[in-house]
Amino acid sequence: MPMVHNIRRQAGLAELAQQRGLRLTSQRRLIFSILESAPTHLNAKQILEEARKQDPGIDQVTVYRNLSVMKRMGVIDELDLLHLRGEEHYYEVRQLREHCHVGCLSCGQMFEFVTPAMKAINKALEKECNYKVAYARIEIGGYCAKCRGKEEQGKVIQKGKRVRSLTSATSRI
Amino acid sequence: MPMVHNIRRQAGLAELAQQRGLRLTSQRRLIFSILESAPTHLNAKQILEEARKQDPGIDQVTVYRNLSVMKRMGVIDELDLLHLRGEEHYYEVRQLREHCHVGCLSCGQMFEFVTPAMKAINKALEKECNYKVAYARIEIGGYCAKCRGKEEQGKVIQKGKRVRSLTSATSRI
DNA sequence: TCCTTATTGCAAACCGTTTGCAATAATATT
DNA sequence: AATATTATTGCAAACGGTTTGCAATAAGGA
Repeated sequence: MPMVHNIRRQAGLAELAQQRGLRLTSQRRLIFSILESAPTHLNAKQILEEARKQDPGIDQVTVYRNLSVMKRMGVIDELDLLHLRGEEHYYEVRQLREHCHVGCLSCGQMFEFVTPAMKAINKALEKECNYKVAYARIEIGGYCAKCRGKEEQGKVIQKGKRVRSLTSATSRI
Repeated sequence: MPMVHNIRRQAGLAELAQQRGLRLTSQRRLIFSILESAPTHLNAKQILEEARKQDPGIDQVTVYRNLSVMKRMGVIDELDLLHLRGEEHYYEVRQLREHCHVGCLSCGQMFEFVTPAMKAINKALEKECNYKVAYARIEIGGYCAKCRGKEEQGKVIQKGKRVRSLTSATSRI
């Protein structure tokens, strides 16, 4: 996972920080740069792990606090990914283009999807309810083509799912 | 909060239960009927509280386990409500009509919104990605007309938000 | 360079949720 | 209707992600 710095975005972080009296610590920069260059959405633990490669002394609480700050600054977004992977939260740098997060309930694979219909929802809401949309979170669960192919007759069971009894509170979704 | 039984839905629960070798215990019925007649989305704690009014001996673990079972049966849906209220999960009986959950980032008020654009997203996804949508969760954060009116010059701060320092990990969103 | 205070790291707490297990009770079987 | 089977319950304890208190540190303005 190469740590490529995105100049424009880093600058944005600095400006925003200054505006609000926030300080640009090495830890804050590091955490942001990890999120920026991450190929997938990461959770706090993963971010910590990655951060420790460059700053072994960094603490998880610093990660949590910075995620919280950036979230409030609107620099990053927090996702649940339909709890397909677990109960933790996942993070991504806020994208210019609104997108949905789609996950396969069978294999757990997630991907992003862009469609104009997303904006249509916001428009409708603003028009019909006089509501000013700040952000929309769309998470969709379904079955990808590959998994539907495999599903010959049996029920599709989520990969890696631990099923002891139907009452066990173990599995997700 | 009157416990009105919805015959059709209860029957549905019974059928579904039987199909899957699940048993219709008094606790399971009770929890379902609470969700059915709830005026808002409830979290596990609230459901337990409500359930104890009719069955003081019921345990929270029973609530959790049943929510998990019903979730897997597709009888109820689990929501995060954008974490506007907290990190817990909220539940609702699965609706026939797909709807979005919209919340005001200022006053925290939540409401449901129905628009054909929602189905358009699913259609696009099925067509463009050969994906079979099982369910979509749309959660939107924004500012209601009332709060936008109040926002004369200052920043809108979420009601009840505890803010000590900008770094405090206390506030939501 | 000094001062103010935002931020950090550590340890411990917190809270929603899950698990192990023996007792109980809902269904299927006889 | 009686019995056998096993899903479900309640209790107590654990779990895991996240948050808090606090003293030490360091960023950014004066």
